[in-house]
Amino acid sequence: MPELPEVETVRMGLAPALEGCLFTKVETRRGGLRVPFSKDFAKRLTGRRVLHLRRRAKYLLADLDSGETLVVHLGMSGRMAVYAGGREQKLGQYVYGAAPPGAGSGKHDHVVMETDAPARIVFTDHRRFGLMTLVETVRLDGDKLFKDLGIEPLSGEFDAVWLAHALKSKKTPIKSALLDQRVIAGLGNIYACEALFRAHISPRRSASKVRPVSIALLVQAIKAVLKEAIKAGGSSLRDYRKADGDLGGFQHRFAVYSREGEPCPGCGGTVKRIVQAGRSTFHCPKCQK
DNA sequence: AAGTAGTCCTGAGTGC
DNA sequence: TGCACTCAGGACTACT
Repeated sequence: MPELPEVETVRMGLAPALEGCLFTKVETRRGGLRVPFSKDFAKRLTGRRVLHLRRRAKYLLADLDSGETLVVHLGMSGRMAVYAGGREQKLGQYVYGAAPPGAGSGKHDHVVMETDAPARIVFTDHRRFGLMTLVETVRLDGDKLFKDLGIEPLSGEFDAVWLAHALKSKKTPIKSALLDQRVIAGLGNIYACEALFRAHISPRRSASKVRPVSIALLVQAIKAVLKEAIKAGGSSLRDYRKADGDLGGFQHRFAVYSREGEPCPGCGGTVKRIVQAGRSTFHCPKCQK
């Protein structure tokens, strides 16, 4: 799925098309994403204006003038495409093309939203691990989707002291701890692997046994890799696209992720793949101790 | 309590 | 060309 950098890239792409705009028409095409649409979902969105588009962890949050927030999670394969009504139109830094015939009527197009910009926004998710729901804005933090989420890794509060404290009692491998959204919210498989490589930490090392000096390196590595990925427009593997349909570019800069058998950019050794908690981990056993 | 399999779903890639 | 099999960026649930 889109991890934090991909969601942030989509947010930046969508913001100019959504903020201040009013939903004139909303259609849901298939009932079942991860959470079924409530039956009045489309009705509660229609006629509402988007005040602000923000991100929490891997969730996109569109605050509406009705006091509700549209919550979007892209799952593993979710995509938000923007088509600006009928003609090419510059919205902020993004140029969106006209909607091609049939845009929004694809097999896996689940939600089609028209705005008064005018623009058409299509939520596509062939694996249906994504989610779209409405939550009362004031109750968002206490909602079950959000109440256990951990720290934002790009926030100022996320530092070595914080992380050392969070990992102190965790015996799970550091790689698994980094994927735990209750610890750090927004980190996923790609950037957990890349950050551990940059910090020279073995993914197998018990989280509580990572030394303070390494924890400081890890915090720096997480922040750096996320920032670089956002700057590159995220990573495109199979499904991910930016809101304007372009590919992200960070996948060309992976040091270890998806590079099993290839040379390690640090020592020239071989990148290995192991499985931890059912997920692939890529690492260099020589560089990462 | 904490950690780890299994599960949801579909498509892409690989090997025979 | 086609079939069988494996794997995928996430996260919830039910086990141990």
